[in-house]
Amino acid sequence: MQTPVQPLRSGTAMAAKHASTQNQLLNALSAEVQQRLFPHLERVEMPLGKVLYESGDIMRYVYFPTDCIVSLLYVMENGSSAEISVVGFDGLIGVALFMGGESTTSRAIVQSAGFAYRLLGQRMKDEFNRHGELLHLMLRYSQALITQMAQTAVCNRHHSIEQQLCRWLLLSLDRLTDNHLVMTQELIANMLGVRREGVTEAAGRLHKQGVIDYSRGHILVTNRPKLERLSCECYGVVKAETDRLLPVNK
Amino acid sequence: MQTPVQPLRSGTAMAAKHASTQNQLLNALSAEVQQRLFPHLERVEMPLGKVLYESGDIMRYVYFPTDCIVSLLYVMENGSSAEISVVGFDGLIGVALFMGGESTTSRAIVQSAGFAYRLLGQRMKDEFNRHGELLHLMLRYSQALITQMAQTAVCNRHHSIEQQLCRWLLLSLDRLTDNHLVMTQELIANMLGVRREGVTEAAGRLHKQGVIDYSRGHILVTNRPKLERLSCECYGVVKAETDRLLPVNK
DNA sequence: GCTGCTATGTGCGATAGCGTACAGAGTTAA
DNA sequence: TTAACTCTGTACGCTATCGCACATAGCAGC
Repeated sequence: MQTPVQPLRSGTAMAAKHASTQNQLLNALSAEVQQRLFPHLERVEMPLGKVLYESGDIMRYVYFPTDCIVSLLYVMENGSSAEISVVGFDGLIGVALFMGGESTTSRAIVQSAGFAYRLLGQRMKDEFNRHGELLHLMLRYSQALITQMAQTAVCNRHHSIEQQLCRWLLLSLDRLTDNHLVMTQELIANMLGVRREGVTEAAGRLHKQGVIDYSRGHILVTNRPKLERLSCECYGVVKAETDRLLPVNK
Repeated sequence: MQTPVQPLRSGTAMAAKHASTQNQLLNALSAEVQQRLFPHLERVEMPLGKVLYESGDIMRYVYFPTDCIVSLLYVMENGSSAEISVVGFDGLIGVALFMGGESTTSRAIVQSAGFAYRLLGQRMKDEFNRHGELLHLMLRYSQALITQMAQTAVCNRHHSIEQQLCRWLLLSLDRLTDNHLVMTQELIANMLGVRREGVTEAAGRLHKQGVIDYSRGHILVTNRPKLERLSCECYGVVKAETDRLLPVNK
């Protein structure tokens, strides 16, 4: 029924903005800070499903994704879950390390495989104490993250599964170099905190409208402008605020 | 039909922990920082419904509530709204000032009248640049705020109006000196992002179960332990994490 | 006391999403 | 080729919540 999905297509305009193995936060730092920090960065593999930290875990490292996507997921007592925010090459995992809590109530789990740079939390704090530049950047990123969480709360309250699926696809797409996602409907349902069947129906409608193709764990966005029109305002709000707080200028 | 509500009853154990006209964040600062900061604090009245800042407004001041409660509210394009978090004597309004964004996508509105201390944003930044103590405290508070937002997202996704009402009442109660709220069901509905009728029905059930009394804009919690049992896990998660991040030790 | 306003109570049909069950289609392994 | 498994499609009844309409009750001002 579905059109077969071709693996890896050419990059989009947005994705082209970043060097493919780089992280935007790291890129935004001055050469001076980069020189101090980069020797301590360690490139690590991020396989699909890997849990970077569990709720309550003491964090040792912060992770700067390059081509992977990590979800912050809250898992309820009964096992149901809800995604709180998404992080890719635009951000980092582990704000609690410099916020002072050292742990959070959520789980960080790799949603799209790839690589990241990791940095010992202590190294980051050392740099904070010596110079303010890194800290200021981290704070601006934290505010972008807060905006995303707030909008997730709003979206969960007011929008349909289809709208939320559109938002979710767009947020993921922005963090990939092409318009192809490796992701089952079951996993999307876990992220959105809804039934798998609800995602199936919404995806079916999007396919009928010529917005996406998909097949067994692969989703291809074929009409992004239409996807943006079908999404609720939440995607736009998060995107605009993130761009404002963290302009990509390097 | 409802039992008449008596105004202002004696304080609860939790409320007794803080000096009645004080803010916990300000209290937690060392005498040295307090001496530098307090001369710049200005006590201001916070009438019900006052908007401290609108979405996108450049903030000039941060506000440290003493006996008032302020909601961070997101207002959608169509006018619907959803509360993102609640701030009382345990926190401050305006984290975006030191996060670097200078504005947020949400509105800050006084939900329960009282007073607050306000501080010119620049004064706070000056103190940040000179010494780290205030900054570190603000960061811990920011993490608590993030936890509350994340839990709001989860609660919006998974829990019934009645459970959310319980959570909301508990969060408000913790920020007051007694078990009496001045608040219409209409306003609560705006905060929760649901219909007023839904709140009416949930409140009616809580009354039948002997948990609250209410009448025309007044709510009295008569059985707090039961209210906590009827609430979802979200209240407990936020409370535990806030206590962990910001222990009240002064 | 009357009038008008605001807050709350209630009913009813519509709908989105849930829980469950099961069928079919594609993929992998034997 | 066959078998086992995973992913997706579909149906059905159920429930919570919505949108709307309207009734009633408490309070404020005249």
